[in-house]
Amino acid sequence: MISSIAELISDRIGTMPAGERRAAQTLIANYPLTGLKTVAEFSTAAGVSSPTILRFVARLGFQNYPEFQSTLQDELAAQLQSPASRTFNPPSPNGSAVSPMLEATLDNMRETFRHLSDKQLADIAAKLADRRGKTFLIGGRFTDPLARYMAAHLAIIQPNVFHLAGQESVWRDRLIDMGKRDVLVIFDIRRYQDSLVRFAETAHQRGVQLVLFTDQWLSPIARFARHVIAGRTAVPSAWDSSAALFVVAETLIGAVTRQLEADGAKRIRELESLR
Amino acid sequence: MISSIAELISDRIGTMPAGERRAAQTLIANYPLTGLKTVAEFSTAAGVSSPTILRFVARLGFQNYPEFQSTLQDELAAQLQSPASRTFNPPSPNGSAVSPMLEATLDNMRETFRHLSDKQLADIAAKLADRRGKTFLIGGRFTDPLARYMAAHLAIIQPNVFHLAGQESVWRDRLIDMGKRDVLVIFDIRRYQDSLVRFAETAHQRGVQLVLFTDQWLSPIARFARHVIAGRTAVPSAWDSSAALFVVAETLIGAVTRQLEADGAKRIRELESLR
DNA sequence: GGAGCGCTGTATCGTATATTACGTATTTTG
DNA sequence: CAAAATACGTAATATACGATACAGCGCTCC
Repeated sequence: MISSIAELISDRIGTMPAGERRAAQTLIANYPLTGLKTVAEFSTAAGVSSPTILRFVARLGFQNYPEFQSTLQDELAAQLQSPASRTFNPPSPNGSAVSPMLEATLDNMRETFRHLSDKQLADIAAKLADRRGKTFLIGGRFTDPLARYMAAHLAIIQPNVFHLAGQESVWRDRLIDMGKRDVLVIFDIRRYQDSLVRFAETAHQRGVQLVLFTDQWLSPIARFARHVIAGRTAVPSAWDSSAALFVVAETLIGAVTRQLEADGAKRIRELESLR
Repeated sequence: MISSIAELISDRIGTMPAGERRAAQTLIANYPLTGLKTVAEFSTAAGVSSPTILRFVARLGFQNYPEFQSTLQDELAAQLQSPASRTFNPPSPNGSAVSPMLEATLDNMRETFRHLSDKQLADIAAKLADRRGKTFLIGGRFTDPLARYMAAHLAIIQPNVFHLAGQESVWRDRLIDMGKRDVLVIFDIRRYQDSLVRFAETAHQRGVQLVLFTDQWLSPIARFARHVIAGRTAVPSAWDSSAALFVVAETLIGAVTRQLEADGAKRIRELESLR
């Protein structure tokens, strides 16, 4: 059963020609506001002409544009009156395949954060924000993108942030640069990579502080790590999910940024003037 | 400080004549929907004449009715984009600083998937699993790790998956290899990168099918894209969050894998024997 | 490679909408 | 109680909005 225009659109979006599909996508992207504007505004927002918009609403089964708009308004009215209905996802009618995936992921995140105290995060953030040493980041086969993501942000708000990429021999050579004041952030989930474990161990012996992102079964690197973040990874898929770790990473990025702002770092002020 | 029209009204409602007061009360009663309708509808709803409505909005300080309406729409847009603010957060038990970040992220995911039908995801998955063409992936400054993450998985279950890295000139040269049967997956969130837009446009002209991961404000690439995934990115942080897009990516990876399993691809069987 | 079809944009038209002018009713004040 | 000022609605007008006809273009299918 189709109850909202949004559903109606996503139901038929596959059968639409290119122009109308653009209209559909722009409407969905910030639903339902674009639909409440005039045809002209809608059309420029979607990058198509006004007749295309009208053909689009006609395809959805409306006689004219005003009828389409008032339907949207009725929907909006119903939403605004019952806040609860919004929070609650209507259980997907067709027993979909994506819903369990999403639910599992959300559960993973809640679980992950439940076992993660503010103090832990604050400690790690403080360590990462402490600019007396360098920060290195590295990840495994599937998690290296997370290391990159974190490095991309941290490198902006502070100097001396390095992502270790390429072949093992390349980053092994970087060990020379690492010492007691430095931090090494490692991402390692099953199946744990020997090369990473060896690398972590050597770094640990040199006095480098290790921050480990791993799964709930804990990479062997946990033995050497100063801080361990254990994320839930189980989802109904052939692959493990790194989403929980990703969110922790984002949270840390935010915390470090705030920390540096609080420290009044000149770099941050300069950064803000650029934004 | 007066931030919303509702406040503005309740501030001045005392000084209004009877007719305009009725207009004000009608608007407040089911705010802000009545204000989005036409002057005529507004007037009948309030039981007054249209000029009274116009005098009412003029008294609020607006030059004309459309200006009043667009202000209301902007307000509504701000509300709808941050579901967290509406839903009345249960005060987190430990009054933590990470909680708002997590809550916002969870909201973003629910909201993102709410606008994403199974059908859409299935279509994209089918396209990605269709092995008659090649798959290219690329991302922007902060989102390229997502492209890498997806590429790392897809490249295992099927051949001809390429992540485009390095300098712009490098991937521009790869355009030669791209044609009608190929798919280009692009990640682009604010601030949208010109280089990516140009690249997408050229690829589109060559007949390449574009799958775009973007934010709710839609990258300009949406004009050329066959499929658009609009993820919510707003979090209480100095940075935008890509977590919702990350989860969509993982969901897609899972869907493609399942699809290929269903197709009985030899590669998958071999893969499973290796696991 | 050619013919047909479908999609899209430009230009135009009719109409509904916001706006303004004006007259009447109602309240207020001396 | 009278007179003036304010408020409100009716009616006319101009604007801008939605709708439509038509032509050009690309695409698909013989």
